Order: sequence, then structure tokens, then C-alpha cells
Amino acid sequence: MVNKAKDISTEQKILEAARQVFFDKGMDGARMQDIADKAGINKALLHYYFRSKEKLFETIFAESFNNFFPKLSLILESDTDFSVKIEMICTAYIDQIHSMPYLPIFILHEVARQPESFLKKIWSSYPPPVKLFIKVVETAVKKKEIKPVHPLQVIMNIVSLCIFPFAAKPLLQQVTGISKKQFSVLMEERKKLVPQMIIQSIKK
Amino acid sequence: MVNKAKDISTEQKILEAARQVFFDKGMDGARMQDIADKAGINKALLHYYFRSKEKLFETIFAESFNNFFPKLSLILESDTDFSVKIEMICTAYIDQIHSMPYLPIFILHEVARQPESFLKKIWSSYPPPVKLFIKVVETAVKKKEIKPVHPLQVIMNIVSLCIFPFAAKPLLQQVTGISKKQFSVLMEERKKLVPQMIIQSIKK
DNA sequence: GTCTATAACTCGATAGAC
DNA sequence: GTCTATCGAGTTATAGAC
Repeated sequence: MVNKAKDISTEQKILEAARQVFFDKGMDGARMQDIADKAGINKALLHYYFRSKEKLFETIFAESFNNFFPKLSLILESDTDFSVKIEMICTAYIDQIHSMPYLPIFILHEVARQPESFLKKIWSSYPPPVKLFIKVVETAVKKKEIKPVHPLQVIMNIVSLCIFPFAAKPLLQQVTGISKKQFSVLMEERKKLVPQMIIQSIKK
Repeated sequence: MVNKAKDISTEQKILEAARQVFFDKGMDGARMQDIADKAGINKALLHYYFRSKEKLFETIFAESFNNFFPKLSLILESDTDFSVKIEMICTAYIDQIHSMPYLPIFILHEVARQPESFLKKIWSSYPPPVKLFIKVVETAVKKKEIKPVHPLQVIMNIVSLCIFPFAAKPLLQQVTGISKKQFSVLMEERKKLVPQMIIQSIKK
């Protein structure tokens, strides 16, 4: 398979191919041969650009980790009501993951398998803004805008409701037989449903 | 490592070891040598009991698939209020997964990777009671016990809120630094929180 | 930068003794 | 049933020509 756009660099072709194969098979199941085929080059060239499979994986994993936390900081720091922030976060998450539905399983599977030291290194470059998120919830509680709640429960609720359906998509499709299209419709609906649920569960 | 209880059969030792290794590493990352070591036997004996790695995996995957759907049918068929059913399902799910926290990632990762034909075969023996679940929600809607809602959205909400936190546990612990114990406390709380959220979101 | 050829190694599987 | 020893396929990585 040769890339039509001649201006796409070999490195970019490799990264795109690696993304597809790693997302699909995971680190252990991915084959350098498959990545080379998909990029339209041969194995040796992979090693020329990225020294080893591990280095290539690290590159994909790091950028994915970053993508897993959509522009949360910007939203959290914005000067908007708490409920508006919730709505924006849900929409950002659902849109983000909808465009790369294999991301959640990949991240969850690999995070559970990598040594702590490796993870520490990765997100020293891509820090998820959890502290900030917790602070935003705590502030809303103090200002009596919402009920006193454990911030982590709220965060878990939001992320669960937005992301899990994508992680469970293959299972859901197998079990219910719904089409790709029907699934997309459900996910679009959730951009309204999920914030409603969250707000309702913590409003005074 | 030799098993102390002499009455535990070799087959059981293999299955327990295989469960651990497959849950931890996935099919592709698992090594027959690791399973043999953990079971206190050698590789050849694995092949004597289960012809191949694939057969052994199939055994573990099938029983896991079954465990992923806790005794839903019994609860769904029970003669109780809709809201009580929701509560029972959440408790059943959280308790079930709490006792095997690696199950969700394993199932989600592997389901996405197995061919459709294989999955069809598996759950012809372990059918998840989705049809029944949908019917229960639809009945509650018709009886005007709850708002008109898309049953799949309700099901997704329940499963997301109960299961995702376990799938995200390694990530959550890395990112927030909470202990195993603190995590358990949060999950216990959720047995009350989640049903409340679900009921509130669909009550008339 | 890109290719072919191959070295070095890992791992599932089997043969065959006890 | 259980073991040791080994084969052979498949995979990452490198050497070296162009």
C-alpha cells in the first residue's frame, strides 16, 4: 500500500500504521511486519526510524495517554458555571473517543501491564489534570453550588459514563446486534444524557 | 511452588494458574512457561491436560465471560420492584468484580480481538441475558413506573458505573495515588450511590 | 533512506523415558 | 501422569549492498 500524498513523510506513515496495529492488537499482539506492511515499507526501515519495537510502542503509548485526557485543563480553568463545565467535559470526552474508539481498551490494557516507573516517566510529560478536577469539585461544594460529595466519585461517574460504552462497544455489538450507526446515535444522545445525570445527582 | 492441599487436582492447579497469568498478561502476553511455573508443574504437562495454549485460553475465557454477567437472570426474573432490581444488580456487579478486579480489562481486551465466530460459539454456552434486561426496562416504561427511556442507555449506565472504575483502577491509582484500601471504600460506597443515580435519572 | 538476507532468540509443541 | 530434552516456526533486530 503506497501513500498517495507524497508529502507525507515516512515517519508519519510509520506512526499512523503503528497506531492502528498497536490499538488493534496491543503491544504483545502487534507484529513489526504488520506495521511495516501497513506503512508500505519494510521491517528494516522501522528500526532505522525507531530503534526498537519498544521505542515505537512508547511513542504511540505516550501520545495516546495524552489523547485519553481531552483538553480538560482548558475546560476546568475556563470561567464558566460548574454545570456548564460538566457538559463541556462530557462532550469533549465523547467526541474525542468517538474519533478513536479503540483508545480506551488500549490505554486500560496497557496501563495495567506497564511497570510503575515507565508510567511515571510517560505522564511527567503528559500529566492528567486530576488535582485541578478535584479542586473544581471541592470549590463547587464549598460555594454550596452542589451537595457535599466525594470528588473522586463524581470524576469516576463522568469518566465511566462517557468512556465505558466505547470500551464495551465490541461486546455490546456482539450481544445486542446493534449496528455501527445505531451505536453512534446512542453516543450522540449521551452528550445530553450524561451531563443531566451527573448534575441531577449532585445538585442541592 | 507446590500446592499444600494434596487433594487439589493438577487440572485445578493449572486452571488457577492460567487464570492468573491470562488475566494479568492477556492471551498474547501470557507464556505457557509462566503458567507451568505458577502451577508447580512443567510445560509438557500443560499440553497433556489441555492440548494447546489456545484450548487453555478458550477454557479460561469462557468461564470468565460467564463471570462477567453475574447472576443477572435470577435478579431480573425475581418478583421485585424495578428499583429493587436495579439495586440488586449494582450490588451483584460490584461484589462480583471486586473479587476479580482484573476481569473487566481481560474481557474487554479479548472480546475486541477474537473473531466473531469464536465469540458466537462461547456465549452459545454462556448467553448474557440482554434480551431479558431490555424487556424488564420496557415493561417498567409501559407500566409508567419510569420515564420513557432507551433501554440500552439504562443498561449502559448501570454497567458503566459499576464496572468502569475497576477497569480504570490501575490508572486511577497511578494518577491519584490512592491506596488499595481507599479504592475498596469508594467501591463499597458505590453500591448505594450508583442505584440512587440510576433511579433518579429515570423516575417519573 | 531504503532494501534483501540472515543472525539470534523465544516460545509452543512433541518425542520418548520413567 | 509426569518428567527432560529438543525441534521447528515465528519474531525482533542487524549487517551490508545500493
